[in-house]
Amino acid sequence: MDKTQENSTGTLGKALEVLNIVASSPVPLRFTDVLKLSDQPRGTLHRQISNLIEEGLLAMNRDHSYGLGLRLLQFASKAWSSNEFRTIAEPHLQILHEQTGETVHLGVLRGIEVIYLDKVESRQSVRMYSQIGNTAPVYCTGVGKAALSALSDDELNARIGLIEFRRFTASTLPDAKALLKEIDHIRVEGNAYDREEHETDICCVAAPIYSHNRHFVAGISVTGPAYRITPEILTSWAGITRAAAAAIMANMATQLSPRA
Amino acid sequence: MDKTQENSTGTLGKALEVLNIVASSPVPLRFTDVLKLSDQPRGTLHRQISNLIEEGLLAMNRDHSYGLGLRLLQFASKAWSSNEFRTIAEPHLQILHEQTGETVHLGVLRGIEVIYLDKVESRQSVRMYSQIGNTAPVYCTGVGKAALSALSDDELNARIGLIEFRRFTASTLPDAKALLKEIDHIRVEGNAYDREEHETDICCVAAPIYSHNRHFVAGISVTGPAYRITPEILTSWAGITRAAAAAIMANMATQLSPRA
DNA sequence: AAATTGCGTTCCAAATAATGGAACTCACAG
DNA sequence: CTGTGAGTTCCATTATTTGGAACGCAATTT
Repeated sequence: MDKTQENSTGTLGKALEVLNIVASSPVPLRFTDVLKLSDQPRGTLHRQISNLIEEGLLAMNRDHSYGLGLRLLQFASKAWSSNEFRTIAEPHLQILHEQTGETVHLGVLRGIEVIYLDKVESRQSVRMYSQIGNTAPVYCTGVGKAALSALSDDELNARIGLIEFRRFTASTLPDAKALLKEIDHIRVEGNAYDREEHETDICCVAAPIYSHNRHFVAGISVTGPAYRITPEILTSWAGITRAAAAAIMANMATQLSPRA
Repeated sequence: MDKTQENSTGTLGKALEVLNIVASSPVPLRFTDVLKLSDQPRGTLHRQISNLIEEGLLAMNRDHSYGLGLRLLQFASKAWSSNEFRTIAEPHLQILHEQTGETVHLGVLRGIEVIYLDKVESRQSVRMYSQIGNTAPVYCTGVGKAALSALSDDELNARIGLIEFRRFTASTLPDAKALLKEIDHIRVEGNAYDREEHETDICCVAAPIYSHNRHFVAGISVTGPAYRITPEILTSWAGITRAAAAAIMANMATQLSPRA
């Protein structure tokens, strides 16, 4: 009776934990590898994996290592194409892209991560799945900081408390204090910036998107290479980025949720 | 003790059944709608849904209808980018696209469906998730028929027995007999064709890809609009499509699975 | 060749989590 | 204000999951 906030989703939660272990590993894991990373006994883990494989969520490679199953793609395809928020935002991303000529991202806040829901770019050089569905830390992305700025102070503090700050580049915000200070700025200005805080040579300007009660917060951003996008250019896009966010929120109010 | 091949994945299977009900519906479902489609009592279903929501696999909209959760995107992103087969095939898709100038698809067989794993096209007009992860019936797609042709007769017959033939266009194969006949052709020729059998004005030429033991079968195809791609042009791509499939299989043999 | 080690797999009594009927709440309609 | 329908909560019963131990099989070591 001490296990600090036990998992309340029972069997499902345990299954997903296994899935997560496989998903999080950069290198394919074999049975014993998963066993070491989970804290489940062998028999149990074996049955869990068998079930996941039978359901198509996990796949066993020929060398007995595991990978994520194709059924996940099937679900995700549906999740993406039927997502109301994304559908509403889509034309606005397109417009913002035409206005700037740079890559536009749409991301939503989930815990202390940003999940990228969509992107629009001209040269489709990078493959799409390489971004959509990807997650990034809140504290070093434009979309993430914009989203945080839309939260109530209570929510904000609760989430920031969970962040483990890691330095990605020289300009990554180092701690909660720096992040809170920046969020104050964002709340006043209405825009968040990422100035090479996550990846060197990548900068962006972002604006928050939120529902009336702020249970749902997201962000939109325009991203480009730092050598081409000077701080001045970035600042000059702040207005249209906010405008895109505002337009999306206006559409949400009319098109989403008859009630609530 | 009569329930015809009971689900053996226990709780997980039940959870995924709920997820599937939500995923399969063209229109958002509310609690009672799901209740009617599942055969679970209210209390049980409610808890299952709660768990799925807590895990991020399901999301509740503000009008109490359900949609698939964003965590699925996260998993799918990983599943896609780390998929060995897709990685191996990718450069060959690219080459085939450059040779033909048309859209190239990669799909794998799962049961009696094809799951599209990747595509390459020039005008990135259609959004990517609109294809990748999508499924289509085996019997009316080039990739599907190519994949079937690689199966052993036993496997083939078992799967064809499960198909419910539905007419999509005037040229959709109407029944198992027609499909088996076509597969005989494909086995001889080495190529499958889809001549507007799934969608009007869309045709393609495909070739099968399979592992040594044929436990894994897939296909690659070149697709284009019928008004531009005459049957002669399509036929002229048969060779390079087979060549691409052969190249992928050669790479699989060397790069995949040290053992087995 | 025999013994050992590591890995994946199977089994079953005990522990635990899921079940499902009934009851409760709230919002809206008659 | 009563009735209906939708969503939610509760808890004794029931069914599933658990996890320790043992098995089979290769590859490696003695």
